[in-house]
Amino acid sequence: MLISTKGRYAVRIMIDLAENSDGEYVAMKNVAERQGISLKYIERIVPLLTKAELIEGVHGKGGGYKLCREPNSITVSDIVTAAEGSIAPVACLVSGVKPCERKNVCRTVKMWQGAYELLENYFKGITIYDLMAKENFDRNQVESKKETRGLDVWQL
Amino acid sequence: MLISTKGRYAVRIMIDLAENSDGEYVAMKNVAERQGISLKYIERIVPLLTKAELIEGVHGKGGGYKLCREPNSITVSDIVTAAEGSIAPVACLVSGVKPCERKNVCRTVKMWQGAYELLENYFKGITIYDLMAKENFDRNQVESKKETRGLDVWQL
DNA sequence: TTTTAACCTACTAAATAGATAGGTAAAAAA
DNA sequence: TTTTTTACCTATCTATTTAGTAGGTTAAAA
Repeated sequence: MLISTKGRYAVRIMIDLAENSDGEYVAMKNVAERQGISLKYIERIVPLLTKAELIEGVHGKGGGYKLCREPNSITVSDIVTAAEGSIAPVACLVSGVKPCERKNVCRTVKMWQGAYELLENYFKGITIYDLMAKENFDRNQVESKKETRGLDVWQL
Repeated sequence: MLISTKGRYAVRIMIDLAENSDGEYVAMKNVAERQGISLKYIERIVPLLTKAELIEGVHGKGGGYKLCREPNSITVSDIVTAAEGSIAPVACLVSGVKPCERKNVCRTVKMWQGAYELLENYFKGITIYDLMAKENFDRNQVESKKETRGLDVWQL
C-alpha cells in the first residue's frame, strides 16, 4: 500500500485541526474522539507532523496543537511525506536507498519515475483548505480561495 | 510500497518475453539469467500472469512461456494488477474490502480516489511495446507503433 | 527413458502495519 | 503548592506482507 493508516490519519488530523482551531490550540483528545482514532495511536503520528513543522504543540491545560501555516499553504504532499517518509511507488526510487545496479539497463525505471512525479504533483496540488468543510468557514480563508489550486484537479 | 518486487519483476519478465520470443516459447531459466532474478522466485510470480491470461506456458523441452497477446495490447496496468492484486494507493479503496463506515463523512476519500484513477490511467496508457528495446525489432510491430499511446505520456 | 521445463506446496526470515501500555515533563488552574 | 490537563517519550505486541528458498511432481519432447 502506498499510503498506510499513518498517512491517511495524518491528513484527517490536519483537517480536523484546521476545522476546529479558530487560532486556538486543539487537544488531541478531542481530535481522537471526533475522528474515531485512538488517542494512543494519534500520539504516534503527531510527532512526525511536529518534526516536519506542520503543527506545533503546547503542554498543559488549554494546550494542544495548531497548524504552523495557513490551511491553503499546507499540501497533502507535505503531510503524507512527513507521515510516511516517502511516497515513492517502488522501492528503487526511495531517496537515500542505494541505487539499483541495473538502473542503466532498466527498461522500467523511467516509467516508475513518471508515476512518482504524477503522484507527487497531484498531492502537491491539493491543500488542507481544499479538503475542509466550507460551511462554518469565514474570514481570511474565503478571499484566499483563489490561491488554492487543487480543487479543480481532483474533485468530481 | 505501492508496487513490490512481484509487480516490478512481472513487468520485466513480460518485457523479456516480448524481446526474446520470436513467437517461440522462452524458458524461464533464460529469463531468470538475463534479468538477474532467481528462477525460484520467478516461478512464484509467473502463475499470476498465467492466471490473468497474459502469458501461456508449455511443459518440457522446447517449452517455456510466451505472451498471449501482442506487446502493444498488454498494458502495465494489466501486469501490475495481475501480480499485485490491486494497485489501490490506500486500503479503503481496495475492491472487495468492506466499505469504510466513515465513507460518507470522509473529507479525503475523493482525493484518494483521484490518485487511484490517475495511477490507473497512467499505467493503462503504457504497453509492453512502449518499454521494449526497439533496436532488434521488426515486422508487424513497426507499423502498429502509431496505435500505442503510452510513450509521449511518460518518456523524458 | 532421460532430459527439460512448467507447475505445485510448504516453509522461513525480515520488515512493516497497526496498534497498546505505561510512563515523564510541562503548564495552567485550584 | 498540589492537582489536573495535555504533550511527549519508549517499549512492547500481534498479525500481515515481503522477499524469497526448498523440494518436490507433472508433462512433453528428444
